[in-house]
Amino acid sequence: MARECSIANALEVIGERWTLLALREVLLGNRRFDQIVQQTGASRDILATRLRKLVEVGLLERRQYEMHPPRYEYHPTEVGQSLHTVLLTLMAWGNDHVTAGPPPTVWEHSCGHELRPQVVCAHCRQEVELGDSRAVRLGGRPVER
Amino acid sequence: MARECSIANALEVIGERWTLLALREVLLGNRRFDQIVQQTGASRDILATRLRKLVEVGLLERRQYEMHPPRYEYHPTEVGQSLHTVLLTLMAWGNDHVTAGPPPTVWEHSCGHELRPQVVCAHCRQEVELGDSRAVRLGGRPVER
DNA sequence: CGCGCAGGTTGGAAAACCAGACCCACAAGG
DNA sequence: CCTTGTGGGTCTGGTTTTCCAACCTGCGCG
Repeated sequence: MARECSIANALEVIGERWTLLALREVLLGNRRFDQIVQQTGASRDILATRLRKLVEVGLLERRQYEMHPPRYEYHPTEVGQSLHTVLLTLMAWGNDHVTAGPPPTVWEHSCGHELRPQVVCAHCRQEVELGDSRAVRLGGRPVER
Repeated sequence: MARECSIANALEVIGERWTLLALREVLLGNRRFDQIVQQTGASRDILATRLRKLVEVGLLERRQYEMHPPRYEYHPTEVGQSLHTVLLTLMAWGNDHVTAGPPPTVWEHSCGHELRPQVVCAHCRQEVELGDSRAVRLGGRPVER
């Protein structure tokens, strides 16, 4: 029925409430359950469920860092790390159009400057805007014009 | 309690289920209620609620395109159009890490080539990766090191 | 008149979410 | 030995969302 689409597919994995915020914390280096609970504001049971799912789908790895008593940390896998760009893009949009006042979070790039993320066409390296893009294939089928 | 953060703020606006898919349809040019219902697969009541909220927060505009009988279309505002980059980034991530097989949706850029969206640092124009980025300010406070 | 269509609204059942209490294993302090 | 504290959760009961299907409304059409 619904359109076949990678946005929908992605949301199956990371679209539930709190999932992206949990990932944000892990990518920031907060790897422990209680830290993630605190910084996200999610309730503990929901967070436990989300983390389990993220481990299942391979975005996080649950590592035991202490045997007695058993203690665990969540580490991002490579696929988990690749979500960084999605989070940055979302953050940039939030900074520009939702958050009032200055950006609460600021990143620095290894080039030495403040990181302002920009989405560009990999070919011509121009910034992408809706008006410059055209869908040529949708749900696996060519777009007739 | 929770960390002050534009990702969280953004998700307040577009983080609910079906919201992003509804926006995807509108940005693709499907502006009518029934089309959006069909293509997203959301139930009608939820979609009505989502669209109302999107109009309220200024991402969509509800335009009457016929007086008798009254008929409406949803158009993206400028802010709504600016979400295109977020959706593209999410789509790219889904293509790479979730969707099995070839990308269901393909875009072309005005430069004439297939649009593969990339996130770069606005200053040095290098592709951004987690390892090259460092948070220097979090929740409004400097990161001590 | 009866039908169809766009754009919703309504009601009831199912699923998700929430706060807070509880649990378990162990360590440290008294 | 007994108490307290900590990390990493689970359990409970109640509230809120979401889902599905059916219904409603205004009007054009045959």
